Amino acid sequence: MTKTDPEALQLRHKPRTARELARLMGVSQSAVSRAFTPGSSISPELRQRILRAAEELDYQPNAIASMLSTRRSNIAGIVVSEMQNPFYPSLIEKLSRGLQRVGLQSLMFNITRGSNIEEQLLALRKYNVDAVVIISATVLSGASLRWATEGRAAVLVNRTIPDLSLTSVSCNNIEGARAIADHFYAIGRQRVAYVAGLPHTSTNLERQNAFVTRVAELGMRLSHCIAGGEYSYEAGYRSALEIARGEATDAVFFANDILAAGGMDALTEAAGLRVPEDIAVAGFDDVELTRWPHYSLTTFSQPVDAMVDKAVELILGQLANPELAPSHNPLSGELIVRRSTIGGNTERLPLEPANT
Amino acid sequence: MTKTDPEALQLRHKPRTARELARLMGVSQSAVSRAFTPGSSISPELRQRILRAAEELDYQPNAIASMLSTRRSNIAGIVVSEMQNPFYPSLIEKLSRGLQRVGLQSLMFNITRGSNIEEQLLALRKYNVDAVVIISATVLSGASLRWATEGRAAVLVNRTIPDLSLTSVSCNNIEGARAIADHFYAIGRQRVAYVAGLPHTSTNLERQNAFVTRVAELGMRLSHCIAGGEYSYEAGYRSALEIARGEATDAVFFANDILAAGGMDALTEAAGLRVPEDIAVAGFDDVELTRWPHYSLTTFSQPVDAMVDKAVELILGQLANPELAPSHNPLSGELIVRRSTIGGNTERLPLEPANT
DNA sequence: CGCTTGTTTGCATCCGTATGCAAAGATATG
DNA sequence: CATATCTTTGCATACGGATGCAAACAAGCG
Repeated sequence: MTKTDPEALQLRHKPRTARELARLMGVSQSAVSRAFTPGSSISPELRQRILRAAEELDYQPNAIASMLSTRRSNIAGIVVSEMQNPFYPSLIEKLSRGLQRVGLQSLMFNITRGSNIEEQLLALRKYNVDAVVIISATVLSGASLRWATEGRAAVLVNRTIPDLSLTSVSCNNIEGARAIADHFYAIGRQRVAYVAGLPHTSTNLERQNAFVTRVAELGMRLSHCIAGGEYSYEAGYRSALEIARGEATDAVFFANDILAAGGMDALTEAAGLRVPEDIAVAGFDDVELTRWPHYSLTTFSQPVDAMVDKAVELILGQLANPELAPSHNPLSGELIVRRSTIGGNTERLPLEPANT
Repeated sequence: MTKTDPEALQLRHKPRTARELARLMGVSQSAVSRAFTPGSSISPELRQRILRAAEELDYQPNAIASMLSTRRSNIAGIVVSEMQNPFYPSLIEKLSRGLQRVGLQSLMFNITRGSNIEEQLLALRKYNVDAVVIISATVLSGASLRWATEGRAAVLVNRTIPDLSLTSVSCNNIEGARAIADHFYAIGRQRVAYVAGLPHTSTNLERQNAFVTRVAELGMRLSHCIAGGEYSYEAGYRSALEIARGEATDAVFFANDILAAGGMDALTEAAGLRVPEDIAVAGFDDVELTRWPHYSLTTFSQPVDAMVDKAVELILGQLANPELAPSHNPLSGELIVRRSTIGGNTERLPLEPANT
């Protein structure tokens, strides 16, 4: 037994590989590897000795080499676009933390109009990510999605693919849109409008269909159904002006909060209407600005934490069993009623605490 | 010469390694490797033949293996926090695109109160990132920064370390704060206030010092200098209320736009003041909401594109020459004057186009 | 034509870790 | 105490691509 004196170790240069550390300690490289591999066959004593020496000498296993050996990268690719919508940064942050908790580092892939999508998806495969989380509502066709995710765990978050070929997690948009319609009805509105976001996205389609359907069921009149075209303040602003100029309307459901913010400003400041007295406004997502006193926006809160947990769970499931059948997983959200639909004391201007 | 019939290739199973592809084509594995390595010694004909076959057969070099071989990961770690400030998502997006343009994939490391910072920094080293970009204004001490970036290219963006031990790129906060002070002076304000963001951050300190100094130089009175405590809407809101209750003030410089937004809402809606007639408001960053008609906020625009370009350039420089001395690189921004300081036609409510 | 110089190509080996297998050691059983 | 069983350790090799070196080949020159 070559029990090496710790003092002596200090003197030599830092070991950069398991082999070097092993030589210094008089053990085999396998032992070092096993010390760092939970559940591998090694005695607790030796493991402790190695780990302590490793810490002492500032040695860390080379993740790249270990990826090559195990053919597991422990990396999850997060495919993102529309970072300008504040809903996403917080989702991504939570997601990346959730993935980290189960040992997956997040590699971000920004898909934008400017970037070369093909190349991005190629990178996804080149880097051998074990899992892919797709948050981008847009841009990617089902076919390229399937290609990009072929042979690895994959989850769509906040979007779905109708044919159920890929697992998805989302807020229950249908429930949400119905809740908004019900709320409009409950506060006595009769002529309601919908302002759409990005066309052809599942979020938008689900919200629109559910809302329109529910509005009809409740016997309210759908005065406008406007294609905002994108989820932006400007689109909301423009759409609201259109509504203000057109058929009388006493409540508007914007497909998300950013649209609603733009819409509200247009209605109050450009069109001179009072919210909610003349016209009620609701959004979707419950991003931070909905809590700002100026907006105090009624909205449907996406269960972000639950969505993240579910997404991580689904990924772990797929990693454990690659044959797992895809599933859609809509999660319940919550209607948050604020002054933009029910009015209230504007004097006190309660400043709601953040809930991050 | 074993010129293989393309048709025949089709029949076999897809090659997953260079060796397999090589065998299929009757060339050596080295040849395949060289075909994918720009500047390596291989005839144009053979390279073409191999690349075409690779495309045909959907073969791609394994990035992990190549990292191990070359000890270059072609990955840049981006250390981030405060994603809730909309300034950062857009910066990150541009940065990640800029890095991609030079062949670096971005690996995101979220540093937040909740997450285990040590572990994150460890991961930075484990994954052998070639370069580190640190955007997080907070949390990290100079010592841990140096440890995390030891032996690799590193750039701080939007923060600096006084001792010049790490290269940094930032907006020229001093120029910006002076410009705001000059502007307040130019529009005839005399009693001005400063609302700070995160204490101890270089952004905040530079802006505060420069502003306070310039205010004195111009003979204006600094009526308040409030510690907002963080860069948030709430902090701005609270600070503004304090100002409204305290010594008379006719202009406020908030350390960033989010603070300013909260402050403006507090001043107009809670304190009943008119902006800019009673009190002018300015922010810093030029995030999207400054263009919203409701805010139309005078601000100092950070040269994000230039900062990204510079950061990428500095990283390339360090990669080419690891001995490169660290440098600070403040870049000039631009004062953007809007209604929050000069007033103007509120009727037309011009909706400025986005400039992304 | 013989020799030099330059270009292509393949061979062999290395990058740093993981792991199947067998040897060695420890513990239990009869 | 000998043998069977289980645990711990080391050896050897694989993961997939990069690259120094030498062989093979082509071109240039006197």
